[in-house]
Amino acid sequence: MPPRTFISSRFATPADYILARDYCSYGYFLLAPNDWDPSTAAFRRVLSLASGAVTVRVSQPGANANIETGAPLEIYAEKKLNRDEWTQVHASLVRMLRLDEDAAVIGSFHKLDPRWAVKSRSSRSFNLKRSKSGPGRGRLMRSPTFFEDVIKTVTSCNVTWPSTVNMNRRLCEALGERTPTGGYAFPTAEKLARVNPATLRARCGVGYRDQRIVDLAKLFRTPASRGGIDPAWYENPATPDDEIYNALVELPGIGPYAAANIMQLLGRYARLPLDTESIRHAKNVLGMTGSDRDLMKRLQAHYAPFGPHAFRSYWFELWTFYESRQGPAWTWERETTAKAFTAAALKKVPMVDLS
DNA sequence: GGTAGACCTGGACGC
DNA sequence: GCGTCCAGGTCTACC
Repeated sequence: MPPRTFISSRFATPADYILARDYCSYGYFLLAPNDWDPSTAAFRRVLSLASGAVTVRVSQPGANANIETGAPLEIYAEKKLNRDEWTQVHASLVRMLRLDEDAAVIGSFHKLDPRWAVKSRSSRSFNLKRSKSGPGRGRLMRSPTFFEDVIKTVTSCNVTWPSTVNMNRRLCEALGERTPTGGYAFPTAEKLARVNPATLRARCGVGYRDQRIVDLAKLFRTPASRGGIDPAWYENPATPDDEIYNALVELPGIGPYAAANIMQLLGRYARLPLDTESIRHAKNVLGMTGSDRDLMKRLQAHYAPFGPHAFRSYWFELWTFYESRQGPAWTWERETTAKAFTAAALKKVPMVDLS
């Protein structure tokens, strides 16, 4: 029997918003404590509020594939929340779903790269007719906090995707606050800063990342005046890109790839987090040849015309390729899909024609 | 500034 | 079922 729930007032969404498409737009939607249910096109997750952890379920009744967009979200919580708590839930969802991203900025992206605008030719060529692709994709899912985005990025470095899935599940189960109905939150910086690295390694399978994760958590608990991390400085649009990048690569466990990835999670899309997947994409999809170093340079040049939207152009190409192999992302199951994204599986994919 | 090797986990493969 | 190989980005030592 499902737990008793309370419905909130509905949350408005931007006119172009489709939950199934825009929530399932980045791999983190498959990582705990995020829990997407393809059968109902809704997701559950435990949010850490000031008063404690609470499970919410988010759906978008009325949104129709390729037809109706911008329907309001319906939010259910497992317990009754007061106004302040609902405000915190709303703020978390706005960040996760990028509901506050300026439509004009997304419009400027579509002007630079019309492939992702309404009824684009490329959308059809990728056989997305059955997907909830809808008019103009541009928003990318992320975490409710900057801290979670940073730790998730560290767990995705130098590891295959199934291991990243396991690490995040075990982090939540071992160290996340538990709700009365058995859900787990993502561990807070306070919690991770107090964990012994050896314990983290043994219980969560994070390997050599143990010390780096604990050090990062401690930095999030340290005031900026004493050399700690100030999330507001990173989230501030007025902070220059170069300053953020230079600060990120100084952090433990954060190199060029992780820094560029965290920057796109901050809504700064000019830099490309290039990795071995990028090399595969360059060869299999873009038809490029040459050494890995050459391909990295050619990829940078290839996406340079998209300027401040370079990552979006790159990512939607990559994501659409994945959907061409596995079906629309909103149909993916977390556990069964994970193995489809191993390097071995993707290497078996033949050359793809993007024209 | 560039490069080689270590770091750790889990999937793939051979026996 | 077991052992071995390999993929993956960051860090450090070294040239």
